[in-house]
Amino acid sequence: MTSSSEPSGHGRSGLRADAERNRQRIVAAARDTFADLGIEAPMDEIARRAGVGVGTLYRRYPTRADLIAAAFEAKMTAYADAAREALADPDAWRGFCDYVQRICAMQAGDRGFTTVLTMTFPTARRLQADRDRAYADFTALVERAKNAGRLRADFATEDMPMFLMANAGVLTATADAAPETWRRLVGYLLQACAAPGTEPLPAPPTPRQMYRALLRSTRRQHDR
Amino acid sequence: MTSSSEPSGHGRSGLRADAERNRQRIVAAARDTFADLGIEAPMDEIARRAGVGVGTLYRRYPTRADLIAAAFEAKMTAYADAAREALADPDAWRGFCDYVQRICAMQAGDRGFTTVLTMTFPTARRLQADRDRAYADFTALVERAKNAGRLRADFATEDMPMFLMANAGVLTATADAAPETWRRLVGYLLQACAAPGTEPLPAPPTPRQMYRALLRSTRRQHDR
DNA sequence: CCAGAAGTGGAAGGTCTCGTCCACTTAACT
DNA sequence: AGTTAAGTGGACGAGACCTTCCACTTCTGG
Repeated sequence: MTSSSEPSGHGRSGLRADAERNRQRIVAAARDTFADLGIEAPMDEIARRAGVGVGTLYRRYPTRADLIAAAFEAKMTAYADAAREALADPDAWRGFCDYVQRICAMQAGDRGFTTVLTMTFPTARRLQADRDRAYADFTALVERAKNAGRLRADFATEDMPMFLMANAGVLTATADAAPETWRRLVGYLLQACAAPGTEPLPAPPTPRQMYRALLRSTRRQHDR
Repeated sequence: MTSSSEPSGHGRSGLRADAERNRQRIVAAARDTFADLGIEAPMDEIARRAGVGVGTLYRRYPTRADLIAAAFEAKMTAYADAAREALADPDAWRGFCDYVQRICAMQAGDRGFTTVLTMTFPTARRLQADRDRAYADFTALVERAKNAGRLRADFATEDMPMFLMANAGVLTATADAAPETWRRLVGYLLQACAAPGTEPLPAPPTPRQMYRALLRSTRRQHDR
């Protein structure tokens, strides 16, 4: 079956040239549409923007999660890179603060990404790999800032996803009417992170709990 | 036609006894359903839980906003009362902190209320009245805590709805897997509110902007 | 230029929710 | 008990979205 005389040879992607072109248009359209409408944007709308039929879209990306993974791959890489870059800052505290602000800013610019960052897709290996990388570097970032005596000792790694969830709430509510509000939230949060922790904080979720929270399905966002 | 001999007389509500009974069952069912599923819960589900037909539900509450107003009237009153009670605390700072925690706890217990608190319904006069009352008392609470030198001077009234939006984000994401997480967020926020403000904060939204943000419609989450 | 594999689009069937409409039931007053 | 206005329920048509399927089109290698 896999004889050497297949008429196929195609490009590296294994797709026919026109199909590969369509695939790229689909991913581009998905990026735009998710950014505008969030990751629950209608598939029809994405197909329309890409100038292809829905059938084509489904053939290439059978599930929404597949499409999301493809659409946010680049951004997730940038997300993971940000932690690495923050570690390069000689000032531990500034590195930490810049990192938090930068990630929150990434959320602010893209409705879809806002959600993707506070969510895990069991199917999307690529995204998960970047997430893991970001996690590892972030842990180092946190340790370093604590050792420098600038980050409160009881800061937990799980606080970062919590911040992102909080930021997501503010962004969802204010995106249209007061799109800069998130900056102020982040300002409060960072100041609260500064050592010394004045008061004890309620316990953070366990890593396992937070993982399960991130796994919550794509279902109708709030409620249901 | 409005002759004195109308067969009607009915109860104070102007409804026939059986109709009034049904109305109450509808409101009760709406409270439960909104708490479980959020304010976008299907009308059919509410009717089913109330044990009435959808027709009956629509006759009494023609729009979702009408039903929401009826369902959350009591809670909104409690919400407004909380500010008044916080003012009764002789300790200005403790009053402030207890208030914020209490309101956030109210959000935590009810998916629908979480949304209602960060949203305004132009149609719902009753809710708006309580919201206004809460606002006035909260303003006093803030002033008092600032004068006591315990609340940072640059705290803005608009920060409270912002906190509620942030809390809503955390609640939405963690409700199932880590339902206590919100407490930690509130812990961070309150510590950041304590005087002296270490650093300047990004500007808060203007009251007008925040008002418009609260007005965002009930529509499909991310508009369209 | 041709044959056939690869790819395409959009119609069609399914699910879900909304909100209306009206033939039927029931409470309330005499 | 009878009359009648008030009230009821749920079937129904509309609309949004999902997902599959297949007759038709297009690319590619020979």
